Amino acid sequence: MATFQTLPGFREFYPEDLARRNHIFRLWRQSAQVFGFAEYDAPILEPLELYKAKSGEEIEAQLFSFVDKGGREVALRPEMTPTICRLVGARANALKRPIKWFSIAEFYRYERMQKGRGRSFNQFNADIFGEPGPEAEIELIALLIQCLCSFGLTEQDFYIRLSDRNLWFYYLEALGLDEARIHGVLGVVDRHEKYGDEAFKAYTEKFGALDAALQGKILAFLQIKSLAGLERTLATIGGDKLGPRLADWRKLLGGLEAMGLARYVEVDLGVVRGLAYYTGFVFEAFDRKGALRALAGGGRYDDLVQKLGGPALPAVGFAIGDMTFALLLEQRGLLPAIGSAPDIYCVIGGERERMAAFADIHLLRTAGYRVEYPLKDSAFGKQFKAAAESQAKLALIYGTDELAKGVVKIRDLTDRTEHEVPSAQLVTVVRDFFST
RNA sequence: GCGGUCAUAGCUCAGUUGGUUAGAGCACAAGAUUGUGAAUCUUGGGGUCGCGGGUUCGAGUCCCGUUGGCCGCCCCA
Repeated sequence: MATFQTLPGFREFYPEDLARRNHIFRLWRQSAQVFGFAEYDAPILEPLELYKAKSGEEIEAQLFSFVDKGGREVALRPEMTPTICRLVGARANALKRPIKWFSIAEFYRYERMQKGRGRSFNQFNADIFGEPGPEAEIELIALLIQCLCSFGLTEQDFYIRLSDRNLWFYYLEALGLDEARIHGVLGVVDRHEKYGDEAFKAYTEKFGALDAALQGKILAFLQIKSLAGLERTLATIGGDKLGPRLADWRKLLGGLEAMGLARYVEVDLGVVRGLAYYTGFVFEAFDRKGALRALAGGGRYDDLVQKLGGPALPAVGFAIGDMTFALLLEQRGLLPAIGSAPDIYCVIGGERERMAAFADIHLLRTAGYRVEYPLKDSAFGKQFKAAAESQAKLALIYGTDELAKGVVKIRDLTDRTEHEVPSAQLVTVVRDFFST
């Protein structure tokens, strides 16, 4: 029957699907506004260069890209970060600090689809620009937690793993590794959770085998799960960068603790995140059961605004994807059936009665009530059934008798009581009903 | 990009060793029912059996290809 089908990985939103999506967007938006973030939006289509400049050519494989009629190489946006960096960079000197912005938008990646991942998806993005210290991380991680908790999720359902690319860098530097080798080790760390010690293979092929003692230290570092553990390990190392960095950690975790959010956050240096532009703290949210892919991810990217042609401007941000998030809510039974019930359903006897009803329907709708009525004449019994099914609170009955008496019969569909009201007082009576 | 698996009505599924005009439940619509509620009964609309080719007297069923879904890998986060 359907000759045309949706492109692979793309979704269609029938009314009940869109109601669910709107519910999610509404709570995300509410959380961001409570935190004082301002909403922005930007083009879906961007110059291909914007993404090449950021992550190198290999990301092209994942882009929906093409040449437009003007010969420009363009791409559907695969993420928001480069775009917002351009927006903020262009007006950085005029914007009041701190710059706290958020968006809810659709993104496109040409990837193999899997559970929780499609070729088009929505993300909530929140970013803070202009704040180099961990105060920005506190604010963002708090927002992330609020975005998840506003749906009824708790620390039983999800947690945030907090890590730090700087700390890794300083630590490995203090252990005597050069920059290329440090990046190699970070690659190992990224894969270690999944592959175990197999993950060292790639490093060994490139740089030769790691010294056994060194490898032991790296693995031990990976196991650290607390600030106290970090402090213990690093106290023996020294180095002039590690001390201040630990102070940042204390400030960040102390701030979250003071907000009452410490129970959501775990130190976990196994997170390094692949995206090339992260420079400091990085964090990811996961469901506790570990059944789903990451719910959200983010981190600091202090160099990106400048790399994209703006001024030097520190930045932190995170994104929540809608697909995995919706799966989690569904699994926890936290997606309420979102009704779209009318306030009032009109039961109409015939054509003359219909005209009388139309006048009231218009008045009531103007007054802000959602009013439904059958488009075609049908039996009263059927109309009452329809009224009940619609889950309206009130039925207004327009029959021959009522019309003759100049009244409307109001039926409370909840307790099945009814009474007559003079037409002229209808709006007032309805208003009284709904205001109590 | 690789591998596994699946595809019959809007949804969930049945369909015999290959055999007449492909069925059921749910949903939708009409009627019983033009003055009162989630019920019941009756009836109806809805299918290129994902698509294309092959084998056969005959294919929803067997074979090949293809498209799409799901799962895993790769990749990515």
